Amino acid sequence: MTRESVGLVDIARAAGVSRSTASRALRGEGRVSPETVERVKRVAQSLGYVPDLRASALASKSLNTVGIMLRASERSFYGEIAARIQSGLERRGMDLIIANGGGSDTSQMRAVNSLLGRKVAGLIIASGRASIAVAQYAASFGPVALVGLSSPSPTIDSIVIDPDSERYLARRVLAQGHRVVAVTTALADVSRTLHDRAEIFISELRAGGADVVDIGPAAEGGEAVDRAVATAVDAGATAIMTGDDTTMLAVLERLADQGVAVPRQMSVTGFDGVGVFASPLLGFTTMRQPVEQLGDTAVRLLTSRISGVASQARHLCIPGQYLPGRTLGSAPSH
Amino acid sequence: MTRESVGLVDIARAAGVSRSTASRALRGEGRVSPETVERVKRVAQSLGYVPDLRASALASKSLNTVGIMLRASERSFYGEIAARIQSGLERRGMDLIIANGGGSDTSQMRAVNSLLGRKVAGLIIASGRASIAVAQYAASFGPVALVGLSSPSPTIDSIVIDPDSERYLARRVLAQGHRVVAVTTALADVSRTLHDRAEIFISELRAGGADVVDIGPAAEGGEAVDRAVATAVDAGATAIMTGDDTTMLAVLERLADQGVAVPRQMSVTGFDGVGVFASPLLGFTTMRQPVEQLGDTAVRLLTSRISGVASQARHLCIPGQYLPGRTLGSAPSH
DNA sequence: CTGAAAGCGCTTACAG
DNA sequence: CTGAAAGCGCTTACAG
Repeated sequence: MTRESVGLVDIARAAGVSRSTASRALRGEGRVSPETVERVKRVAQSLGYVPDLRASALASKSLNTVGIMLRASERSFYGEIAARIQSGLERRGMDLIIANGGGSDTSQMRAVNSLLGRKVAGLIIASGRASIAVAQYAASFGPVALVGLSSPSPTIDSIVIDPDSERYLARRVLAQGHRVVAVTTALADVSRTLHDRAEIFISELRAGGADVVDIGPAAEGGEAVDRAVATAVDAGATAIMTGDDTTMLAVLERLADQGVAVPRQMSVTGFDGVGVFASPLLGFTTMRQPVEQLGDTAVRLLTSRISGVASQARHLCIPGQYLPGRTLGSAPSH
Repeated sequence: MTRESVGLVDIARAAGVSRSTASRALRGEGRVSPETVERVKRVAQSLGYVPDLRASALASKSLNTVGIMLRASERSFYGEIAARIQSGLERRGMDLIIANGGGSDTSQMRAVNSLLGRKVAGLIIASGRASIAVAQYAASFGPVALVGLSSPSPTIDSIVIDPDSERYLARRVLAQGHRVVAVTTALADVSRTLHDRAEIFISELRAGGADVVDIGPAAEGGEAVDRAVATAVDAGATAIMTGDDTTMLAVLERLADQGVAVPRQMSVTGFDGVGVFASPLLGFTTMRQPVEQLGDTAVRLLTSRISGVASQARHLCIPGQYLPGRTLGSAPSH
């Protein structure tokens, strides 16, 4: 920051040693006499020395900070993942740099480049909206792990919730007797995660004999939600499956505005089950993503690859947890 | 990352110019012939050159990245603030480094030092738990701005929600006829923000003629919540005022477990009103913090100070927005 | 308009 | 155990 920063030279001079010795003493590295170490550390302490991490990383070619590109830190799903990853890295003595990628390809490229420019040892991408192009670009520079997004490539590690979770949720809807089910969808270019999720819902629902109504990309919010809900109602759907909890809430609000009773007249399901959305009091029917394990696994995948224990790309998945809630009920009998 | 990184030398050689010229061409700085600029940029592009930001910052002594220490990125209040600050800085061409500080003093010091080590131009602290010591330590290195935490010092800028918001909320409770009100509190050492908030609630409630019951630090969750709720019930309170929405939700869940009807038997209020908690469908009675303005103002305060337009410290506050909800009702008439 | 040289704040062989 | 020197990848006066 602005104040005349005290550098290694200053503490070396004050301790009466060379910069080399000061450096070694501070890092407890190489053989330095105990007295010298003690003295140097004391001086550094009293002078309020804060080593320049950029310079030391540059000089040591160290590889101990990783970057994460987040879809949006204000979403609890991503915020939670970031927090988990941060503590996992901390335990391994590594640093984390976070960048919000936003929704568009260009803003994500900017974020990735900012991370790459800091010469991170590896990159974690946590964004359902990340495009294949962005992931592969990043991967051309080094280790990359995708979380919450299945890997588009045989060279990029990924960790996602088990697709059986989506199937299970769809079957719960079927089990309640719903035969006309609306599903929010998404273009693969916009959100591959939401797109794939909807596909699974749809095929499972159809396999169970239900009619499926594609009600479009409600995740954009605003009018998209209004349209989606209107389409579902018009089509005579008795249940709406959304791709994430935020969208579910928007749909529920819209239904309430229209005086549609949930779940008596319309059932609604969400996805993610993180933070508030997991509250049994609120009673949302959703699928809880295993955020803790997703974060931990992402760290494990990435660090193992950074330390050169490379191998073929691993594409892991972890089961979610069904939260029954009260927004899914039996289909109205007419 | 691991692959042999292409550096400025490489692109200089490939373009047939010196590193100086390559550097200037890439940054569009200094007078370089248009043809050279064009050629250098093309080469850089085709070689996938990503400049080392650490090296360039080191060499240019540039001051364009700021750090933010967050309480916890998984909380939507902080996640939202971080996102807002990031976009505000982006607009000014500045970078942001985020570090989660956690709840303890030592972990916050570690986070602050990691930020300081990256030689940020300034620091934003967004944590109700930040201690005066941490803030002042940071301030001894350069510009610091506090968000959501009133400044403990005449030299540190801060931006918080207007304390009138707390008073207003307390008056809404009084207006519903509550005469025995429970308030969750916090030790000033643990969370100055929650402590101060409780103080305001209490003095306003007392001024309005209510009996106040201190039910302790429910923000710690778990058993603390159980104890707090039990204390409130035992004392015959008809309303519980909590310091943040997460705590409010925990209290509501506990009340539901015990079969206490809200708001018929017990009213409950929250604070923050961010994300899901602001949903009218869920109907929480809370005070919405002006997160957007808090974030924008923090950026403004910090950048103005970084650019040397120093002055006396500014302690600003912005009004919140009352969200009526349905968890506050009139006091039971007995 | 362009290049050689010094320097940003560190670390790390290499000699003593 | 300790120091002088080279170097990490850039930028920026200073000369041409």
